[in-house]
Amino acid sequence: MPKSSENTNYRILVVDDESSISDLISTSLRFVGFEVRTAATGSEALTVAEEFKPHAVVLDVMLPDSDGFEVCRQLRSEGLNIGVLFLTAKDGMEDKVAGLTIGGDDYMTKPFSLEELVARLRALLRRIGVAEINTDDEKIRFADLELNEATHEVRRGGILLEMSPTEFQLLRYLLINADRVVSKSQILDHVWQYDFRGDAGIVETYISYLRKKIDIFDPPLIHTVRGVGYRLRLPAAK
Amino acid sequence: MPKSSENTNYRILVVDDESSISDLISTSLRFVGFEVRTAATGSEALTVAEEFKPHAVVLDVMLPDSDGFEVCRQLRSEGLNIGVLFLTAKDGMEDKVAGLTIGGDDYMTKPFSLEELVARLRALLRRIGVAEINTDDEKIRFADLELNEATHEVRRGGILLEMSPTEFQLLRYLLINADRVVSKSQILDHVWQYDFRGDAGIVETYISYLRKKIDIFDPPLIHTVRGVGYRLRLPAAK
DNA sequence: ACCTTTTCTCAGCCTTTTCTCAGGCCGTGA
DNA sequence: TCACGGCCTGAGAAAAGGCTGAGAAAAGGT
Repeated sequence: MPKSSENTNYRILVVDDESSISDLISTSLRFVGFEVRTAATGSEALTVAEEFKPHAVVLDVMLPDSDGFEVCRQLRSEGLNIGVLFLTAKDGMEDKVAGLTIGGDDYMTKPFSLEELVARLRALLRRIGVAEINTDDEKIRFADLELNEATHEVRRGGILLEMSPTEFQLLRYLLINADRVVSKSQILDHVWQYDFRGDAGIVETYISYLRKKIDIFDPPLIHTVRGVGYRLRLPAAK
Repeated sequence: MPKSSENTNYRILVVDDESSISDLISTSLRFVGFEVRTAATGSEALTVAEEFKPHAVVLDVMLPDSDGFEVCRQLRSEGLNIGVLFLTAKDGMEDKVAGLTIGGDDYMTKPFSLEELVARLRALLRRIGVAEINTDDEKIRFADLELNEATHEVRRGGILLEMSPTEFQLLRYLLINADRVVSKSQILDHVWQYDFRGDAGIVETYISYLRKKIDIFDPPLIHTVRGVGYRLRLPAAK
């Protein structure tokens, strides 16, 4: 996954007490070009936030010393225009969290896919107006392919194509990495939930699904790079 | 939820001693484009108001040092043309409040839905004449659907449709976000009262109710985006 | 206090989606 | 040209998501 320069200069604070999770997240975010700091507790989060001045916070609801809501409140009360992306286990707390996703905020239940995390974080930054620079109207394009995040529509040559949620995410991942080879395990890591224990063969299945939808048109855009992965490209660019 | 620039330049003072509530409110209001300050007590409210010069005040009736009415009186005695939206617990005080909401003022009982809060605040600003600029004729339209905020009427193709309060609010939320996908939890956060702890399945039920009222006409406007949410759209957009 | 409307829960049913698997195809290197 | 490993894809089972009717509970009106 490329460091897209568009994310540069956005500072994200990741707050989670499980280091495996916060490492996973921060590595991903750094890789797509964000500047990242982490904190393991609520009080640490507040301290770090004060000097780091993040644009957004990825915040686990369950923290050793306090809960995410409280941390969020305190961050806000410091007058910072901060977006918050809550993380919560799928344990019924979801409903409670839901009530706090007003404004530009959002939440995701664990486990999630990294691709979705990044997508939501970008959407969040866009919504809270930090990412004014990023005026791409929530559409990603490649050749005559167009993916619209706001309407969740995918078109090729203007023709609307139906996509299941996973197909949509896979396509988005390919589009973001257009012209670049992405391996099956990269895809698995980003599009599927991080605790997916199944076979990487599922990627082949979904690539096949995608081809049946977008590559029945000419020219084909999804190309297999044998032994390496897949690549979205125009034949001319060969 | 779009940040509508139309609210820009309106200053709102939120007065409530429960920080969770005032955070909730101020986050929402900021997000829809208001400039917001908060105060936790009556005296703080007066101090802040003096220099902040808000166009309207969202005012909890129950305050630690005095009551909302007193604060309101003092604000008015300073000659400010301020609209007041009282907040009150559902405890019988409602009647008393009702009697005191003279002029353009209004009141709501806690808990309320954020969508309604914003709607009432806009109506209030309109009434007290601060928001002259905002001459959007209090109607939201999409295709042959028309929702009138002032009269609380909904029409499709000119035909009047009966709506329960929740149905009305849900439809308004969908209309405001016409053509964009809104998730069930977003809907829940904005249309339902902020303390709603029930299942998101209720949204499905109400979507079903709405469909039976507005989508018995052709073409259907409410579309399900499986795994994501709902979207108001014309089939022509296909 | 009674009746009506509205809100909310729940369960059954149906559709779509996800995932696994296996047989066959194809490119590559020997 | 053969054999092997990687890749493709159809079939189908299992799971998830979503729709709606029925009815209980709560709110509202008279």
